[in-house]
Amino acid sequence: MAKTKIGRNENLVLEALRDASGAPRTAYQLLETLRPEGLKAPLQVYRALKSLSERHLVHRLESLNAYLACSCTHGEGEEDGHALVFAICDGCGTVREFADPALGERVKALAAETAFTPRFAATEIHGTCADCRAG
Amino acid sequence: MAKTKIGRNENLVLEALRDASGAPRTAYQLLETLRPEGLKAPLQVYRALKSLSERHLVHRLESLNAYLACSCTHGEGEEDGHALVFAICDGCGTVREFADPALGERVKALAAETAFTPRFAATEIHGTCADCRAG
DNA sequence: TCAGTAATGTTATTACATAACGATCATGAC
DNA sequence: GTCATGATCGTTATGTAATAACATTACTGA
Repeated sequence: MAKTKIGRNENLVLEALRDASGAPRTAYQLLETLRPEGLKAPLQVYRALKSLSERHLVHRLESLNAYLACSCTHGEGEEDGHALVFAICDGCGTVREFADPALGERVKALAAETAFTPRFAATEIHGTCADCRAG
Repeated sequence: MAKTKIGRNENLVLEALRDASGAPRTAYQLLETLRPEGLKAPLQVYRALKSLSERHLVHRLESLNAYLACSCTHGEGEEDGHALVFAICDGCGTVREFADPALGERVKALAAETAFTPRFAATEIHGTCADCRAG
C-alpha cells in the first residue's frame, strides 16, 4: 500500500521538517537547509513534499504556503474521516495540529446537506498561542 | 466603520468576481478580465482584493490561490464568531460558501482546550459536487 | 542481461505576490 | 480660495512559490 520505497530526498526533507518541530517551513527554506546535503533545485524539494504528502507524513499549510511534519498520533496518517485542524500562531509562527473527529462529523453533515461528496478537508485557525498571549 | 469610500478599482474587481458567480478567480485572471477597463498591473488587482477582503466582500481560497465574491447571507460580512466553510468541487471548480455556527463553536472549543486565542478560521473542503457526481 | 519502472538531476518557465517610489485627486481647515 | 493632508491610483522592478519538459541514473525482476 505504501506506494514505493522512501527515497533519499524524501528522507532529507522529512528530517528537516521534523527538526523544525512545530515550525512550518517553505519549500525554498527547505532547499536552503538542504543545500549542504546536495539538493540544488526547487523541484527536488517539491517532489519530496508531494510524495510525503501522499503518505500523510507532511501537511501543506495552505494559508502560509508552507509545510509541516505530521504530528498525528494515529500511526502513519490514516486521516480519513476526520478533518485536520491547524492552530497557527501569528505571533511566533508555531503550528499545532489536531485531528478532530467532531469537526470531521460537522464537515460531513454540511456536505451531506448539499449533496457534496467530500474527499479532504482542513481547517486553519489563525490566532495567538498561550505563550505569545502571556508575552 | 467602513474604512473609507470604495474606489474605482475595488468596484471593477468586485463586479468581475460577482460575474464569475461561484467560480473563483485568480488575481491574474482578474487582471486579464479587467485590462479593457484600464487595469495594467497586478498590484492594482491585489490592492483591490486586499481592501475588499478587509470589508469581507471577497474571500481568498487558500488552497487555490484564488478569490471569491462573498455570498454570505448576513449583510456586509460580520463573520465574527462563525467559521467560514468552502466546499470546493475539484471537478468543475465551483465553490459554495457557508458560514456555519456549529463549526465555529467547535473551533472555539478546540482553541479553548489549548489556550489558543482564535482570530479567524476557515475550512476548505475538497470533493465533488452533486452535478459532477451525476456526470 | 536486459527490459521496465522508480527515483533523481537540471534548465527554463509560469504563476502568485509585494516593495518602493511617484503622481493624482479629494476634502476640510484656515 | 489655497494649501496641507491623506486616500487612491499608476508603474517598474523584484521576490517568492510551483511546475513543465527533458535527460540521466539506479533498482528490480523475468
